[in-house]
Amino acid sequence: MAIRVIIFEDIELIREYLQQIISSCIDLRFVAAFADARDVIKAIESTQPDVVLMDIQMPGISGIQALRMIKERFPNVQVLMQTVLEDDDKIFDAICAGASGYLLKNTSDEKTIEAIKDVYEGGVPFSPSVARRVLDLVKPEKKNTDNNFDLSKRELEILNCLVQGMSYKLIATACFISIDTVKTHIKNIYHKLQVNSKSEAVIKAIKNKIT
Amino acid sequence: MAIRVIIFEDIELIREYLQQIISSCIDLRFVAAFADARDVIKAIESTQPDVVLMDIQMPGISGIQALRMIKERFPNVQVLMQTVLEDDDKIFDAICAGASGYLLKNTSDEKTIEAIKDVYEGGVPFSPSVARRVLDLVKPEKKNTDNNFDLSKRELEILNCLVQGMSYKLIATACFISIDTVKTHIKNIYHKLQVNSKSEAVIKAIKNKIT
DNA sequence: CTTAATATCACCTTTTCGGGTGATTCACAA
DNA sequence: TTGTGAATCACCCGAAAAGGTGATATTAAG
Repeated sequence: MAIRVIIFEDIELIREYLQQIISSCIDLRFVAAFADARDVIKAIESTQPDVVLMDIQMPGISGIQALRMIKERFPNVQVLMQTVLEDDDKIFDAICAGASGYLLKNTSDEKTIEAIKDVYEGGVPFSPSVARRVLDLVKPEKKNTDNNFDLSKRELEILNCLVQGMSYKLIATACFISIDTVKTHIKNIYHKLQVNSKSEAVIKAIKNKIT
Repeated sequence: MAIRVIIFEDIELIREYLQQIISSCIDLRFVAAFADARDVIKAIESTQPDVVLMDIQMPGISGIQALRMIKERFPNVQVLMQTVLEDDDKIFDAICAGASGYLLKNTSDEKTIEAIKDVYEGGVPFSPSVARRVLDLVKPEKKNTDNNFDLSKRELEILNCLVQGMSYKLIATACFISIDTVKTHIKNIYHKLQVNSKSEAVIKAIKNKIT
């Protein structure tokens, strides 16, 4: 059975072009095209698509908003985002909103068709440059490892207490030591982290993921 | 010119199978295969590959370590990771280490060839299920939005100062207001955030990404 | 065995914070 | 017009935190 495809795209030329591409493929079935996403829910209900081709920049409701609405009510409908710009934030928003794929508009006809089939089969097609950006978004997370600042076991323990928001007194009882000892440890922690207040230490600990 | 490909794979059967797949394609040129990654740098130097097919689990040096070493000295060499397991951590590590793609071993011959060509051209091929996982890794980041806790403009400004690790006095001079005003604002912030110390406020601000 | 690092505790001082109360100005909305 | 919320400032008090000095016990490494 052919994959049912609908299009949201405000520019008539592109809309008709996409329609042609889809119609030319035997495995795909062009069902409808819309110039804006105002009645996106109604449109989905009446056309029952398998895959939606969605332009990101549209008048009225943005493609990402529309995507969100679609995913909320029809989580099984696969949405393939299309854009001319490679805007990191937009890409990120689209992914968070549940986009099944992200194509740049310079994608070739064959690749576009392939991408539609791909999302239908559970794939996640991304234009190469977009995929790179996504990876770059993920990467930075795990960079700051092995930043222990030479903290001892006890110091790490106490620093963790600080990150929980605990006061000196609380830490003392939690660690079964006197409050003066807590102070001493914290002083040493401050020296090692090169800070001089509780909140600075907390900030540094969180940002450097010290555990 | 054919794309030069080398293989790191400890299992002989798979190694030879991959070699066959690559050799069968006119656009690819099988150059060498290695059963382990101990001399990975030497191997790259002597074979000058465009694309490396790297198994993740190998005796001695792991594929991810090898990947890291390759990327450090030969950042232009594209490395395509292969694995049987879809282990989130491994996937994540591989991405952070600079993998250009990530294939599961049940990938078809044609898809494998396509993936090799794809990385060579700057693409980022991922097996569908791996791509989904990558997206899931990215997603959670932007969940906590619209958590402004009804903070006013000024309060947000001052909270940001707190997150910078500033003392009341510093904030006062930075914002051109008296220290007592700073205090008042911070008291109000504490009420709204339901905390009662600077570090708690800082923690809550960072974790909820209040800006 | 000796040294260095770690962990423990005590005492002291000054500064910063947290909490409370109260007041004025301004702008925007009911 | 009368609130209401935001922003501003002041004063007070006690608790918490920061910073310094010094001391002791244990342990691990040289």
